[in-house]
Amino acid sequence: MKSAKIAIAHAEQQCLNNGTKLTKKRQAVLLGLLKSKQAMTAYELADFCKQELDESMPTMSVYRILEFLESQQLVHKLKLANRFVACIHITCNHQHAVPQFLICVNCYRVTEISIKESTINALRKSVDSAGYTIVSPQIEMNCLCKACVGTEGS
Amino acid sequence: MKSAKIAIAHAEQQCLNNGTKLTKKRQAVLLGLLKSKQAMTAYELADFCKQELDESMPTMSVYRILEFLESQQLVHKLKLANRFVACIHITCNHQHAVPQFLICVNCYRVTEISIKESTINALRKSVDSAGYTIVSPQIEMNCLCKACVGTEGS
DNA sequence: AAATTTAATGATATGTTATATCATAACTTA
DNA sequence: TAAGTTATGATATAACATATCATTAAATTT
Repeated sequence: MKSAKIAIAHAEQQCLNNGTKLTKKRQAVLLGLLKSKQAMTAYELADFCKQELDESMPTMSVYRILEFLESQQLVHKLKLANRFVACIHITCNHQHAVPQFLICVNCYRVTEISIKESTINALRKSVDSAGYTIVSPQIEMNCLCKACVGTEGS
Repeated sequence: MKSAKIAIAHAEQQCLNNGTKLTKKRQAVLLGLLKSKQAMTAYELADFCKQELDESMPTMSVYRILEFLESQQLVHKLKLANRFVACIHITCNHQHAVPQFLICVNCYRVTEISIKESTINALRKSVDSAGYTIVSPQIEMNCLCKACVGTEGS
């Protein structure tokens, strides 16, 4: 996985720019997400670090580290699935748009796309007129991916 | 709460139409949701039934009953909040549009609105072009309600 | 370099949400 | 009323998440 290494390097630099550090443990958790094709739970990430990387990794640390990685915009939490994914824009430098996450309810494969300005504006407008204020604009939708759309019983 | 009684009567009829029954226990859970201004957890609903209605109500039953009520389109599960709300369209007879839920992250007040056709079509289109298929089209957004927007620390 | 401070991680306990499973009760239909 | 079906009870446990205090490591100051 060369691309994971590149992503980690970018992430490291991004942390330095923010005055924070991407420690070895934090790298390990991020690597788990980068290597996975699916969104992962904190417990799965702890297992990954313990088994594949032979590191001690209490679940509590994973949660802490995920929180840190989110604060650095390196990771997204998917509340619909109680799972986490690496941000696809890790290696970009531009500002992130409002993300829309398509989550396969069967296999937890996730695709992150950017919502069109006009769509997010329409959503914002309806939220405003209902008297609410959006926090963390991020849309998550339960879907089926191509591979799972026929196979729903698995 | 007269309106709750009316809603229950509608729900009862709707079940009959579907060949199912709104039992006393199921009514109790639905009533809990109808009387609450906020989305509720299954455990809170169990407490409501036990305390306010003086019924035995194991949590397991609440989960089963909520599943039933969802199948009858009387209740929505909010995955973003792990909570449940009564459908605002209980007393309507028309077909429901795609709902958008505005969930106050502070107090769990929920407003259910209908998404504009054009907006949901735009979302569908972006999902399609990413190779996914929407299941249960329902948009949930974390927001702050009017009352909580200043008070975020509570 | 030693002392002090701050940041990061470890360890343990517990809280919260949800499911699995088997037993029992109630209602339906023959 | 017996058999079958539907609904509920009871218990255990799984899955996800947070609180708290202790310890270690790194950075900063002297």
